[in-house]
Amino acid sequence: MGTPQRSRRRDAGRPRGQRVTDAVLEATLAELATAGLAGLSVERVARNAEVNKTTIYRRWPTRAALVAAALEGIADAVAGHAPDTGTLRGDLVGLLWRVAEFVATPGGRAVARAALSAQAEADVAALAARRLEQHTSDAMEALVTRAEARGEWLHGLPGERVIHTLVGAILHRALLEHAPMTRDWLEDVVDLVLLGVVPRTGSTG
Amino acid sequence: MGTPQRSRRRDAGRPRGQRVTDAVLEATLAELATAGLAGLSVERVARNAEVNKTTIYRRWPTRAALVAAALEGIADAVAGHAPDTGTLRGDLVGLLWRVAEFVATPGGRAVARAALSAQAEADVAALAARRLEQHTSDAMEALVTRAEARGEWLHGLPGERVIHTLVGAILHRALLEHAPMTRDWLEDVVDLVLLGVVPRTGSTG
Amino acid sequence: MGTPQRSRRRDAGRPRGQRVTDAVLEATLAELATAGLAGLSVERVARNAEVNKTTIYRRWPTRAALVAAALEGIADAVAGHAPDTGTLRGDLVGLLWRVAEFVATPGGRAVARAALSAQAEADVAALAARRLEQHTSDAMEALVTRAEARGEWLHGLPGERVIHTLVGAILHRALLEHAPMTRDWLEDVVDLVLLGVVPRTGSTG
Amino acid sequence: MGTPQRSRRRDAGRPRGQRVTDAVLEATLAELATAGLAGLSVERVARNAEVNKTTIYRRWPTRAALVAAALEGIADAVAGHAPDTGTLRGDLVGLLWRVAEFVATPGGRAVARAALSAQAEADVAALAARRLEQHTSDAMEALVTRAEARGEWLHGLPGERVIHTLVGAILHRALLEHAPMTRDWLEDVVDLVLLGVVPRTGSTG
DNA sequence: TGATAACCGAGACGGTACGTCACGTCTTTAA
DNA sequence: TTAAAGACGTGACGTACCGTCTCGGTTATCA
Repeated sequence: MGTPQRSRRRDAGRPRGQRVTDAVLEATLAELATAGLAGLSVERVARNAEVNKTTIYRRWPTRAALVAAALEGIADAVAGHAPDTGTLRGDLVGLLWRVAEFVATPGGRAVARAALSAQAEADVAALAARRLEQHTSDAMEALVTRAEARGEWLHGLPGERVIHTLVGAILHRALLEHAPMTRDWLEDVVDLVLLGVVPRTGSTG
Repeated sequence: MGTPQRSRRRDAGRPRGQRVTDAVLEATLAELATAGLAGLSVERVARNAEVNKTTIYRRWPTRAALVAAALEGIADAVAGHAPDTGTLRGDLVGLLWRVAEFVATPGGRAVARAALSAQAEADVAALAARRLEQHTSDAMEALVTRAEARGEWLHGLPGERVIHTLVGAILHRALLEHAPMTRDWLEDVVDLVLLGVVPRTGSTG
Repeated sequence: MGTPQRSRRRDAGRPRGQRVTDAVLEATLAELATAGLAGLSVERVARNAEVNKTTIYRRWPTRAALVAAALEGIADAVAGHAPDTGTLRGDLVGLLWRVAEFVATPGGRAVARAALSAQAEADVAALAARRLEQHTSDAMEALVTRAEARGEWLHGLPGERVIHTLVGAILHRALLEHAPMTRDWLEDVVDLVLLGVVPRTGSTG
Repeated sequence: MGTPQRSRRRDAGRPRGQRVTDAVLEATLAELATAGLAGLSVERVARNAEVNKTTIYRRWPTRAALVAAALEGIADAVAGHAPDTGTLRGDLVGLLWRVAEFVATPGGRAVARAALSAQAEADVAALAARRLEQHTSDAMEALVTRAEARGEWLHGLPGERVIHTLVGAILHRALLEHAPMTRDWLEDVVDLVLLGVVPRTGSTG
């Protein structure tokens, strides 16, 4: 009783303002879309967010942390479980369309680029990208199970390989070809991977 | 006329040393592999090449030009026409294996990243990447023609779509999964795209 | 009157703790001796005193106020009336020795420096220094009266001029020469000012 | 012959502009007079001199170096040998008047303050002050020799002690009393030290 | 025995300045 | 003309204090 508690209360002190968080993360996303991951300057973010540079450093100690936080919310946009459409094709298109749409937005492109240029493991925005990857994998698992039950899935074929190939195709289109992301294109690619290049002798003429 | 000519001779003055070119481009590649495209500092390149900063700027006015020049030679490594193996599968694996091997090298990874993170069109190393793309497309054309003749190619299927999908898969593996680039994996992916996900009822058991 | 008084009670509420005052002023003195007046950081004082920065600002609104408070006590050390030794020389040495000793301590040096570098009138520790000055002047007055009675004081010579000259000599030694402050040195200087540079023809050979 | 010289030529490269030197040192002096040694901000100096902060740091690596350079020229103002006036009194007044005038100027005050608050030996502007001290000592030596020849100098009395005492008096007046520096006052102090406090029995009645 | 009021610790926040690094341009000497 | 060397303006880096501002919890005194 005589000794004062002196315990570090977590909730002590002036609480962090929401305004700062919002303004900074928004400005960060804008910067990412404009100047890219490289070329993102904390100083400029601070200016645009009308927030002090020191304040940013207080909350997000490294540039990586800042970018990760900014992409956090964005990445959640893709989440949300893919519905069962009754066919493998429908399921795949449904799942991938979200990804495709996401990558087509400036923010999404930023995430993708950040992830792809991430130098070291677990760096920068790779975390946000990894979360996206995780979600996609989960959705894929259910999808494969259903497809196998319907006999639409080649026995032993890993779902990962399929989804990685398709996501790769999307990235190629978005970041290399700079071509528009249409539903038609996506369905064509899905068809390609589902049915293959080599003609099916028994089925189509 | 007693006065000397004073014509603008192109070859007048001290000639550009080869030593400088070599040292600079080598140092640039080293930097690319070490620090990545972002994080490449001309100042450091100059120091490592034991060449003056100003000299670099004289020859390659922008960072993009420097990087492009450094990657120039590298990209040619992938070139060289793909031989006719007699099967579509063999042709495709042969063509893609070069790409896969290339992307697996530090220099190749640098090209890939540079291309993917290229902000504006025709920037940075996108040029080098585009050349790679061009070469691949040419090779692909011949390949498709042969395959069609053998009935191995689905009528009307664009070769581009196939190659883009497969290159996308390679990039995904190299830059996102950080997984090793094995021949086995490549063949599996080629098989996937050739035969498709959905089992062939009539043919294989 | 049914309504309660609602008078502002001055003495209500939790009283200011002595612990804080002591710890802060002590830490301030330590800082002054270590880092000097410039270079004194409230933040560091707070850390060393294990007291919150805000608490310091609440009590001493400006840095000047803090320093002044810290030096308050110290300056009193010099006070205490100088005894009558029977000779002008003895009186002067007695009076100045306190000053000399004081200036030789870290705290005293801090006061002196603070006073000398005081930018504006009545700033920083100038107050503390002024108090010291005041005390010295008072002591001097009595001393001069006694000396005049004994015929030891040149008629019309202001005591101030003498004491200022001697204190100046002390400061010069302490702050510029960084030489040790010995009793012998002090007596020599007093002798100098008492007897002068020019030899006395009639008296000593 | 085959190996290039690669010697570091001192004179190579763009020479340092005079404009920068002048503007910076002038602005530094202004800052010193305004804000004092503490409170001198390189950033502000750069702004006022319309010169870049980095440029300042390139030339004067530390704040101390900058201040020292700025005071360099100023300190020379006091230099110049003191003429032989024929009397000890005249010589002393002549020598000290320069010092007094110097300390009375804003720049001189800055030097004095800087020297007095110099924390460590050989720091900041202590160098400039030391040069001043050196000059004064030299001048003093000649003065004492002459005075001794005329029988005006107490045998065995160190010139240093006299000059330090008188300079101490000047500093006291300039920095503590904030009193004006008049010729009359200076002569009175010199008289005090020359003739002493104790009346001369033989001479005055 | 509560209400009331001040004290105090904790931390957020907008500022200013720090000293360093790299940028790309410019100016000068030597080869 | 090329090359080496370096000056210079510019912009950003990440850190340290400044002084002000909310908070929440404590500790006295007074009704």
